[in-house]
Amino acid sequence: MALDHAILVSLLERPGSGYELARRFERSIGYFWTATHQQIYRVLKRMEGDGLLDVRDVPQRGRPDKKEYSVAGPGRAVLAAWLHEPIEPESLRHDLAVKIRGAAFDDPAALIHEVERHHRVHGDRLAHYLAGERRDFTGPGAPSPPDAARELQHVVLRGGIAYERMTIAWLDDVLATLHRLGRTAPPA
Amino acid sequence: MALDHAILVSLLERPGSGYELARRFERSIGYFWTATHQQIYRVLKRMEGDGLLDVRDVPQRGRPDKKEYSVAGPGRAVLAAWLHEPIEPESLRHDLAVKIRGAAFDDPAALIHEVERHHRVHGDRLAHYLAGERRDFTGPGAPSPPDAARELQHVVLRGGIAYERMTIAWLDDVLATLHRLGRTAPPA
DNA sequence: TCGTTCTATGCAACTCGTTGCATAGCAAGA
DNA sequence: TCTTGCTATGCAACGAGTTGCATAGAACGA
Repeated sequence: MALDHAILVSLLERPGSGYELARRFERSIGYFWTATHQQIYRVLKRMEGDGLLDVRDVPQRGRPDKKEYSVAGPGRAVLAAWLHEPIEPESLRHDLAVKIRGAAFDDPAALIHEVERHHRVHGDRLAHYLAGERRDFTGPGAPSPPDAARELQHVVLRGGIAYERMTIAWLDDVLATLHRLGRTAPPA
Repeated sequence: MALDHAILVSLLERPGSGYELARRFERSIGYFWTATHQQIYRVLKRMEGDGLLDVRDVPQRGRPDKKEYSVAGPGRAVLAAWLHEPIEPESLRHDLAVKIRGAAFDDPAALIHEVERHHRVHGDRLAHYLAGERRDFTGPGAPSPPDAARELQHVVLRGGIAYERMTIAWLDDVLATLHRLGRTAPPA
């Protein structure tokens, strides 16, 4: 149930509604954790029922009212307890790697367009991360000295940047390999 | 249902029992896809029922009999169809990144031991991958010229190696950040 | 001989995550 | 006015994945 913890962290960084959380999971938090709005609404409701979160109705002008959630004392305690527990080092779920190995039993060259598409997506993500880094951390408008929360957000973002750079370099390697196989071993 | 496809690829590379597949998912295939034996047995049964796999009972000496699965014609067709479909670029699920951002609301320095532990695990994985690469691809006993399947296995392994190297470098960055925060901003 | 470990397969229950659908207010433009 | 799109919340059903447990033959060492 790390989604619970990701929500607690996000709400500690800034209280917000389910809808706002869902959008954060498409952006900053979503760089390393994904969730759909249905999942978020369900978990928010459960956590509120368990007393981990406070809610308050916020009327809005020009748009529907929202429920703004914030972390209650017990929620903070739950997060602190989790922070002191060891967790399993992450393991990957990489569909594309399955496809690449599977391509040996089909036409390797047919994968080139798919890999190029992934290459573009990761290039876009990298550009997006770098823009965010300039805006929030290294650009002229970024506050200094930054506090612990910002420093930690920055080091996580640097991880995302390193991940995208590594992935792009690897996809170049994959493309070179597929091209080489296409030349030397045409498909049956 | 990419587990289905991962199983098809693994069985095309080499037929095997559910038990053997489960061990492969702790090793080579498991570098980029994980599955428990329960999941595997269940999926094997379903795929066999759907005619995607063939089974054959193999009596063994000194150990229990096993059921050896191999890919049937329709299974190959299902895999080929999947290979020609586009898939979503992968997204991460990185608990440790959640913890790192969460540490801002607790004691950042308390995370150091956990991060060091992950650092060691990734160092071990890297060493393991490099040993496998020497054994199967770059060492003196490795066959040359390699076929397409081996080339593709190798490029996926290089991806795993690049991932571990990137992760280790990032964890160094994280540790430096946590140490810095521990010095300049002692916990409340 | 007795407990442990490894091979080998499986059920049942549960939780997590996804997909499809539904509602509703308001804004903006055709 | 009518459609489209954005904000905002939610249900129901399904599928994927985890956890705990159970069985059983054989090897191996204490």
